[in-house]
Amino acid sequence: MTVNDTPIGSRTHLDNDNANDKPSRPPHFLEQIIQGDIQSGKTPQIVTRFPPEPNGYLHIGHAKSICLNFGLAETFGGVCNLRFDDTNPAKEDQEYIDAIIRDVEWLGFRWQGDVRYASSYFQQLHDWAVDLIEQGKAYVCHLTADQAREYRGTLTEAGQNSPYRERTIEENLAEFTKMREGHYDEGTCVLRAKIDMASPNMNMRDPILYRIRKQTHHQTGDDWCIYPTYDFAHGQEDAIEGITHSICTLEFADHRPLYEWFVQHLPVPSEPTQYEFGRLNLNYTVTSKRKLKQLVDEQHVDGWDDPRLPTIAGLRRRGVRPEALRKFCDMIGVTKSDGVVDVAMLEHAIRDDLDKNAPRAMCVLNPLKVTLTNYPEDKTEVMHAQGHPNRDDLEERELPFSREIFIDADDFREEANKKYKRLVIGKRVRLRNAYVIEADECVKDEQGNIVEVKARVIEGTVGNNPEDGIKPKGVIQWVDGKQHATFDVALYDRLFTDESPDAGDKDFLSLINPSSLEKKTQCVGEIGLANAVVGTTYQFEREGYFCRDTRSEILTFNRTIGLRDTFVG
RNA sequence: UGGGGUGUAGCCAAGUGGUAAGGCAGCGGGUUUUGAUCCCGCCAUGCGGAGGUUCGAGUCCUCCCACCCCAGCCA
Repeated sequence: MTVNDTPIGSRTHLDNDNANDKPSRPPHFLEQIIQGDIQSGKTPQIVTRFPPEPNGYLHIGHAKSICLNFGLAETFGGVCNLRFDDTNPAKEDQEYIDAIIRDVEWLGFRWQGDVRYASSYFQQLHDWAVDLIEQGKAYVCHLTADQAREYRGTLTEAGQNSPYRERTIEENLAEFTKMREGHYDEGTCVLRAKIDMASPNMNMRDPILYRIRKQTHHQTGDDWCIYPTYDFAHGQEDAIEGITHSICTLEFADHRPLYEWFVQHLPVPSEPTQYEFGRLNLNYTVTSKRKLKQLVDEQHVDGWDDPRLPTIAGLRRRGVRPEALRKFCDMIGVTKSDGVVDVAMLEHAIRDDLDKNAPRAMCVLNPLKVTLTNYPEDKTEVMHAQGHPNRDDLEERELPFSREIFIDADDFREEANKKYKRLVIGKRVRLRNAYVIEADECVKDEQGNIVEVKARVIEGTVGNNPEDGIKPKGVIQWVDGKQHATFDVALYDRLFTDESPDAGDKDFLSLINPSSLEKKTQCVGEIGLANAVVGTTYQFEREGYFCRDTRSEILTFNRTIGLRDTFVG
């Protein structure tokens, strides 16, 4: 006979209504500020934005920022823009834009209107630069980069005014035009704001507004050869879009006076306010874009979506669901202190989500044949298994059962102490969703390896305990010997053995965990797994959570994370 | 040594002058056909330190200490 081999867990709606069990949490400082701004009437509707530079893939730290910005808009009835801060064509690429859009969508957020680009405001930004020149508040400086550094002073000493600082407005206008028209080579001059070379805040020492980059831009092509700096662009972009709360990370706090200076001195259409929060630091992982790029470029990992990477794409390929990431971001909070979050917290969020939502299946990683000597050779019956132990909305599975089955080699021992709850010769074990069996003997090869176990089923124990009252101590998973799926499995572990591979001057490459990936072949699983759905993460009972890999040519499952294991002994 | 920021348990984090929430981790115990989940209990006489104000201080004041960020024509 054949059994129903429709893929298990194929329903598209796996979710319970997670919104209902969202625990209430005290509002964090940004929520308190916004609440006040709404109540006072200052910002009846808030507008936030997520402003990535397309120079790499998004990682879990960005997820925190995304959840914050989109989340704030969501909870306060506002909107959030997705804007690429693409002011540096030398480092950016369309590939990153596409990947970032995909990741934000996957996380489940929707932005207001179209995707925005800082580059679409280049003309306005240029005109405002001219405005500043006309106000006598900006000048073209021909100091070289090295000279400029010397003139800038140090943290404890004031800088010196540039010799070009007192050029006339007319001269500056003419020079800036020459810059824009390409008469100057890269690095020969810049446009600077005229603020205060003695400011204790380095950012106010005549910051650069425009620099020359004779590069083709991924959005604007060759329209421009001068590009605005972050400082000159960001606040004005926010003002153009009517952003009310411009949220960034702590390291930008001392840019705030400059952010405000531009908003004050330029005829911008709105006055956004910048707020800073502490970026996410996770132990045992790196989140610096430079290091992630190096891991990818030097092929220490299998691309930006390698399941061991903390990139959104990597977490997705690993089998983590967006709900888990959002839960994690909610758990860690938003403050101005820069702590290091324990990965155990991320792992908890992942397990918590998957436990509630992953359809169950049985899989045997290290197959060991078990022959049920008292079971007829030509008989096959169908066992029934729940899709999920606490949910009846997930499809029930039908499991063929016959004389020969596979169990995991780790689940059998010739002899063992009382703590071992699996199969032992002379003892009984429950086959999950099937019979209780008792082992009689095992067969070994010339090397002494156990290659087969001979056991007996105890009659009448499907759904019941043995009539003789001798109950098995444990339950193990199994797979039918005839009808099953065969596949490879990739067991992932943390990429770094060191708690802080990202710290200062460490040679992070030398801290890579040599066993962060263990590949297994010839694993067997219940027949439905042959048609496993990409994008669904299953729980392989007693083993952990697994999802079908998106890249492998042969059927392969990636281990998202193991089950919590509190077994001691 | 200039400026900006932060210090509450092993980790994250509430607390907004009235006597230290919650989560993670850990440790006990219960349920269980997943050594999972779930449930129950334990886990800061203490809030970076020292003074001070107050009937009362994690919250206010003073001084001190530690850590993070800033001297890119990166963001």
